[in-house]
Amino acid sequence: VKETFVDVALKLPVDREFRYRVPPELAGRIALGSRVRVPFRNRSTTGFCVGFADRSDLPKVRDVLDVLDETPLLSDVLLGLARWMARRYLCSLGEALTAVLPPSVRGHRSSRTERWIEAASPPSRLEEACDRLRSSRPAQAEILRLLLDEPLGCEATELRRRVGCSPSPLRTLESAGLVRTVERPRSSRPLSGTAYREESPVPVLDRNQEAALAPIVATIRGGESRVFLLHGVTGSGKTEVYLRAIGEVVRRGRQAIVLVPEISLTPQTVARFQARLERIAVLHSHLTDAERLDQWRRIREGEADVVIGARSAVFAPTPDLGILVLDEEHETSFKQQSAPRYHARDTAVARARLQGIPVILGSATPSLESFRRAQDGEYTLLRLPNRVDGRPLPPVEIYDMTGERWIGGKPPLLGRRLRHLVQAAIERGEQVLLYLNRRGHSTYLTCHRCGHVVKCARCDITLTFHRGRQRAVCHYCSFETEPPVRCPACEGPGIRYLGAGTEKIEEEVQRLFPGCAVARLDSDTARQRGSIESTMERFRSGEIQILVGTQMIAKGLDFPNVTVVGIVSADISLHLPDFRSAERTFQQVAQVAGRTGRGSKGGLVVVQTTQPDHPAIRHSSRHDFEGFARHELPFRESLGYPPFRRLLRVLASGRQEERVRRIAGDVAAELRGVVPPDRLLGPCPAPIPFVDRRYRYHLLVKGGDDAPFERLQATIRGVAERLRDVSVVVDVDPVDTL
DNA sequence: AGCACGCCGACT
DNA sequence: GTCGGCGTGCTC
Repeated sequence: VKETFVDVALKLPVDREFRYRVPPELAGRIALGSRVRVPFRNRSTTGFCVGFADRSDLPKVRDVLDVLDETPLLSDVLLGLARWMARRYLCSLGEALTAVLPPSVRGHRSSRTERWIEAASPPSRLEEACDRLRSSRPAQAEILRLLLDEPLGCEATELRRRVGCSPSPLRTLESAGLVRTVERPRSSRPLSGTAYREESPVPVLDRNQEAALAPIVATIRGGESRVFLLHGVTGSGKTEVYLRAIGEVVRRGRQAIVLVPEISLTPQTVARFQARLERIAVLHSHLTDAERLDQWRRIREGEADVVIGARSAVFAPTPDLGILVLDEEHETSFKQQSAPRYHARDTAVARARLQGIPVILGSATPSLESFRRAQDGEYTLLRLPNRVDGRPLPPVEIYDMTGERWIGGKPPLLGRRLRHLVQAAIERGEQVLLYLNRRGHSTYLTCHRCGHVVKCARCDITLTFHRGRQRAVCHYCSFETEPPVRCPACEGPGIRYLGAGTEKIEEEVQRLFPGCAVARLDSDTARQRGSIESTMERFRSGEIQILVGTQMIAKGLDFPNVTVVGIVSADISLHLPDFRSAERTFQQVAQVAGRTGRGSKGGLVVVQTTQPDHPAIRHSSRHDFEGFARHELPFRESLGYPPFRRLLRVLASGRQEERVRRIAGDVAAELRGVVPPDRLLGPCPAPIPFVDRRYRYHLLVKGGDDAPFERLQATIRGVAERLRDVSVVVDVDPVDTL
């Protein structure tokens, strides 16, 4: 084919590509996946070359202006994956590509080298100088401290940013011969963390792990694509199975990608992989754009055997990928909540199929979507029903809070049973974990006289009182205000602080167990960098006896001295107006319960609830995922919800309610021509109808094999563009419908 | 997404 | 008469 024309995908919500002529001076320099600068309207924009042609039917074809990448950023597989995403998630190819590729470097062709600062003296001398300069030259001391922590050195600009100093202390240190500056090519930046490698012994696999690993290894050897759902209870050694499978792939000179939820992407998780594997690249969310691109290039050059990262690492440009692993596959953070709204799990499966490689989806509480596919034989189910150490799963007690005696007109936060168990545990010198999936102090403020509830000025949401900050905060739009002293409605003086979050639990625990060391871990306390690690460390060392927290304490923690775990209220997630609320509740209880019983002292879990007979709670207390699935699946089937039907959600939002309602109605009217009536729900106000001063209306389309969503794209987009002050979001396979 | 074009109401 | 808001269509 004479490559005189190229098809270019632009980052526009337009479903088609544009064809440009390649001027002679650029001939041969554009490859599939290259970024190109093209004229568009009266401006110029960047797009991706996604195809070649030898002719154009259009009379007016314009010339490509420039090529940004001599070697393309995109492989065939990733381009194919972007095409799959565009079809599946109803976005343009250009939009899909912006998710697949890293954010481009500032000022396109950045310099090839960068300045690094490294130690020029042995650590003992640095240590000594650091102490000596601490009071008189704090900036210099800071720099030395940082270099002691980073034996590989640090890029000059980044170092100044982290220390927060001018270039002058660096100059002084350099002339003192303590540090030196080296010019390094960008590409020789060390892969993160490789310096801290600590070897750890390879454990022997138990019978179940062997049985799970065998078919995975067979698939790797056979070179086929297959999806494995690894259902292993907490502590059953799923990670060891991943490590063995990855080892098998790496030995063949191929690469592996490991996806974990953002909250699990902690130094502990990474260290676990580093202890056993070399050449690991870590893609965390707080890399700068330049760092991310750097990692990207090096992964593409084959310098990493294993890539660990959150959601977007599914697009890592490994040259010869051999396996994909997705841990905690049920986690909703794998779904991106902005365009393109892709699910990393389904995207990983699509990539594995494109590349002809296996993928392992692991979880103690699989999503019903994956479980059903495994039942249907589409995925291969592998079970790890026992813990590796031979210890039983901890007994879980359901504690009915309806029988509790109220104190001062309110139910107690901790019931009698939990109070007693916590007391006994701390007397024995053991540790306690208290979980509540709600941060803040009081979840609503209400007037004692008229019953008015204080709501956000911009949302239809009650404000949560945060005691640490002394502010009333909206958890949806982050609006903050002084907590009112008098009722905003009736001027009454008595504002009551009701509903409990982690802050109130912490306070209550301190009151009930005076003298006991209590700490709290949630996204409020985690704001300061390093505080998660330090709190974890203090808990590990036994300095903290009781740890109160949200989601953050529900994962990965593995401390043998934790003998009591309390789920303060399992009711919160149970009452969310979403069809997955039971599934969410089951997952939370099961995950938190897995944090105990890991040592010889055993452990006990107490689940406080007002609905002790609810199936999600009953089954989670028996660690019985399959039992829960057997109960929940017929309910989903009868209502036509996932996993039996796929879901598409159209959410319209805008400042003027009338217009929002109209657009939602127009979309529904158009869809009624294409979709059977029983497959269309709404339009109606969304369960949270007003957020950030915008009204929200939504409608749900239930899909099936006979009604692929792809055909609806043009229909919805046509209506969506009618009123531009109303935004219309199309969410394929939404993780919630709030 | 932007931006130009063209269509109807109320004003210097 | 025209200024301008709003809906529509197009971009190689």
